[in-house]
Amino acid sequence: MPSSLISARRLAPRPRTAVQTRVLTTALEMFADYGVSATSYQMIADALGVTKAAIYNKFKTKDELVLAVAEMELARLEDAVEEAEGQDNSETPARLLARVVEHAVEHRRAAHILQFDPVVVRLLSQHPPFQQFLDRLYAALVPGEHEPGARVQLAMLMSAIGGTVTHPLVAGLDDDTLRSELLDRTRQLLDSAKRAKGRPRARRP
Amino acid sequence: MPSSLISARRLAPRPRTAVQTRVLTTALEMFADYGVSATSYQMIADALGVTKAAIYNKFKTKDELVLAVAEMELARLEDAVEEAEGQDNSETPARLLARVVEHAVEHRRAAHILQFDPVVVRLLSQHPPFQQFLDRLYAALVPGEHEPGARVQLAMLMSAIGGTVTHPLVAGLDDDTLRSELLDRTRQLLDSAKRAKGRPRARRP
DNA sequence: GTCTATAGAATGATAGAC
DNA sequence: GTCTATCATTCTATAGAC
Repeated sequence: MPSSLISARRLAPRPRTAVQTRVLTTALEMFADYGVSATSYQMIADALGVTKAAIYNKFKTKDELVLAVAEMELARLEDAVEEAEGQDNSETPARLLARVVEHAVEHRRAAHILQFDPVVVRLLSQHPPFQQFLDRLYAALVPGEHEPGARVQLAMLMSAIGGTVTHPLVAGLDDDTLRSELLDRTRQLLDSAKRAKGRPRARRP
Repeated sequence: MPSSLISARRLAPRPRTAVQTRVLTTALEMFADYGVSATSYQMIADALGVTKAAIYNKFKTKDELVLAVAEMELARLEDAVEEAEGQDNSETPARLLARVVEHAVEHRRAAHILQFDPVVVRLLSQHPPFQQFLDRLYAALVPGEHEPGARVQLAMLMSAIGGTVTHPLVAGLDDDTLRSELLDRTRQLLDSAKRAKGRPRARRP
């Protein structure tokens, strides 16, 4: 597997000014609070203490703003994926999983929005670079062909990580506890496939 | 545990006319497609071939409409929870889990919205009957006190179920395959707690 | 119950002064 | 780069005729 070719496709590496980053961070907070669709330029501008025209000067449309937020957060995972593609031994998936979980716990709200906000999901599904990045992430997490069982496994992993970190039940848990527990149980999910691969599932009903 | 007392609190049992149900079903479809916040009365009315005033006659506010949709879908799980509360033996959680998974697979889009749409989540969190119902569901799935480990486990279970059924990776899977795979792996998640309970997690860092 | 019509507010987005 | 001001559109919600 020529990792140099794969690594070549980077996720939009365009740099941001400090002011732009402040807008993106504030927008992310409000997206998490109200959902993307219910968050207006006016609300973000008020939170920043500027007018919405000032924000339009930096992000010409709402889609562009949302994509920039998504890009900023997904980019944090890119190093982890590239590292995984560079190694490619039997412990690679577990190490990548740990980094994904860590990222999700540290950026709980962002992880949730990226996975579940209807607007973000629709936008990302329409942008090939994001889809390609997700494909790389999936391939590094669960190598090999993706038969139905592996697809369910991957979908469960991603949903469990993105959904758990903002679930009301864990709102009171500190990051260390949450990361430790979440990592333990997602590891089980990741390992279960290898065991189930050879033998036809035989469970007494 | 006096199950008769618990069963007494029912989730808003108010009946709906056929026309109301048609509105709720259409609304649910559009909520799934665009998100609740981005779905307007106008859009629902157009999809139904009526005017929005006709819908306002049945649901006086958008919040009321959203709550009615959520209520309609959550009510489908109520029988399963009551049955679980009535039995209360060691196999009860697994049986309840099976019914939750079945429901989620059969109503993929509804399950996803109930768990993740920002508007729905906010509304449900403000309505005690829904929270009480969720508490009952959680208690029946994982009996006993809910220390951090159990909370993460429950959050993962619910997130994995609600998130997986609409995940792009499983969009092509038929209901039977998805249910079977999802049930297998959620059972592992449910069982893992019992094993982890006695021993203090000792993993080499 | 459903329609037409509309009120009043907010939205995304732009023009032009400073 | 940020402001004021505005446009066209859409939104939730209501009034009143049929």
